[in-house]
Amino acid sequence: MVINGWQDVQDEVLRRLQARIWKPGELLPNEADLAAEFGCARTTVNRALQVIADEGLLERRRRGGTRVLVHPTRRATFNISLIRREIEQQGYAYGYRLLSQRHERPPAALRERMQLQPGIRIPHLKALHSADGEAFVLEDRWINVSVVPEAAHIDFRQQSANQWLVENIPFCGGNLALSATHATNVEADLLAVDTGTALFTAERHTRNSAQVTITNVRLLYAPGYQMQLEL
Amino acid sequence: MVINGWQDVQDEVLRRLQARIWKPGELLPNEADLAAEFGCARTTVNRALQVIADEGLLERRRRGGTRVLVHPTRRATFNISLIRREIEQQGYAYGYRLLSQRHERPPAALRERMQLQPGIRIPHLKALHSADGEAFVLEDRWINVSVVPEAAHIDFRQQSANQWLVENIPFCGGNLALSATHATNVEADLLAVDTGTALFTAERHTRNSAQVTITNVRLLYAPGYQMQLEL
DNA sequence: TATGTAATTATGTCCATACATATTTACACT
DNA sequence: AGTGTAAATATGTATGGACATAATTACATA
Repeated sequence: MVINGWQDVQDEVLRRLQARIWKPGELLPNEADLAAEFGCARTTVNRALQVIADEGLLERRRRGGTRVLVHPTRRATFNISLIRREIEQQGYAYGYRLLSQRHERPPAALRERMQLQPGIRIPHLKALHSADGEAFVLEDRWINVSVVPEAAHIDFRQQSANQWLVENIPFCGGNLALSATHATNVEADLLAVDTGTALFTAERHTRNSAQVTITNVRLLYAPGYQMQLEL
Repeated sequence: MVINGWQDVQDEVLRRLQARIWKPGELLPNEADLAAEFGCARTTVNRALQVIADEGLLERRRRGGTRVLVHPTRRATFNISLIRREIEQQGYAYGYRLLSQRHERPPAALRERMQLQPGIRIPHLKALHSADGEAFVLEDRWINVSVVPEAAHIDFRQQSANQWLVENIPFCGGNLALSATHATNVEADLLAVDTGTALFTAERHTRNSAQVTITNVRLLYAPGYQMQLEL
């Protein structure tokens, strides 16, 4: 067992966790002891353990030591890319059509998350993204014009809001809710499917650092779509 | 601008990215220069930049320097927990019922991913998880008995396969495919919904380190279920 | 017994330095 | 022009030492 870098330490620790040498709920030896055993510096052990803890397998607390988690809550990650890229990466021709662009009153719940005055009208867009001419995803988006004033005057016929926002709004947090919904008459028509068809649906809130919702988008994917996550 | 730890460096770099002081596609100053500017050690800058690069905002290459990514592909993370915990965390009473447990021939595609001989029979389970007595999710699982021989003789009436596997099989990689499907007659009956109802569906492959599929599970969630991801 | 304080301990992180490694650039040679 | 080799350069990472910080434990005091 020759340890060269922190990756080797990581591998060895993972091996011991797999082999149940350190069992769920148990405490690991402290970093100094492990460093002595592995013949490396404590910082090297520290790095390895921190990474493993980030992965969600260990719990580390000052003075409390490092403990093997009983329920290793695995984390799946999904890479969010532009719809355009997603389509083009699969080798299809990307198509985009703006269906409507109006200033409207947002639903109360959304208005609240955007911290807007009652009665205010904000940009509300509907658009269709297609792959090789086939409807791919229907986009229904609201944009908080008080956070992104420029958006009020942009013509989204040429450039999709999706792309414009990614390129012009600095990254920030948010959340994504996935579900299955039935296509309404209108939606079914636009996606060229039967009314009531099961549609994979993603609703995304994007917030700025002050936790104000910048944009809210609901994406209805055409049947057959699968979202792939790695874990 | 006083820099104290690597988090401060991270914050300052993020600020500059937000403020477009370093624009997409551009090269950042090298670590040594930044360290000099911030009045800290290069290792501190290194740590901050590595974290940001991990987040997917920067691209770092040896000798090539650190570049601002043009399409910052944001990453959404989903914490996978036991179904039992997911239900109990929402304050419901967890219920579990094994519907069937048989040894059957897996579909060809699955047999291949499990690297099994043709004709072999492996455990195939169906079970229903419920929340406060209401059907919550329908589980349909295959277990690769050549990787997990113990599984052949376990009685999954008491302990769900979900829980048994988590507790007995060391963590590993895999993937998760999310989609929307229509409930078949049988599924609709078990979930107490109408045939054809849109169901949020998760299909998960769990692999060991040798990339052999250990278990494959298809989860059909009752209507109304939403999967929440943070980004 | 209850409570406040100090000692202890394990992790968190900084620093300066050194060397490793990947990549590009420069340059000499053909 | 093409090719191979050496120099330069930015990141990757190990090290030992130091101090910070959180949390537990032990102990003294009321």
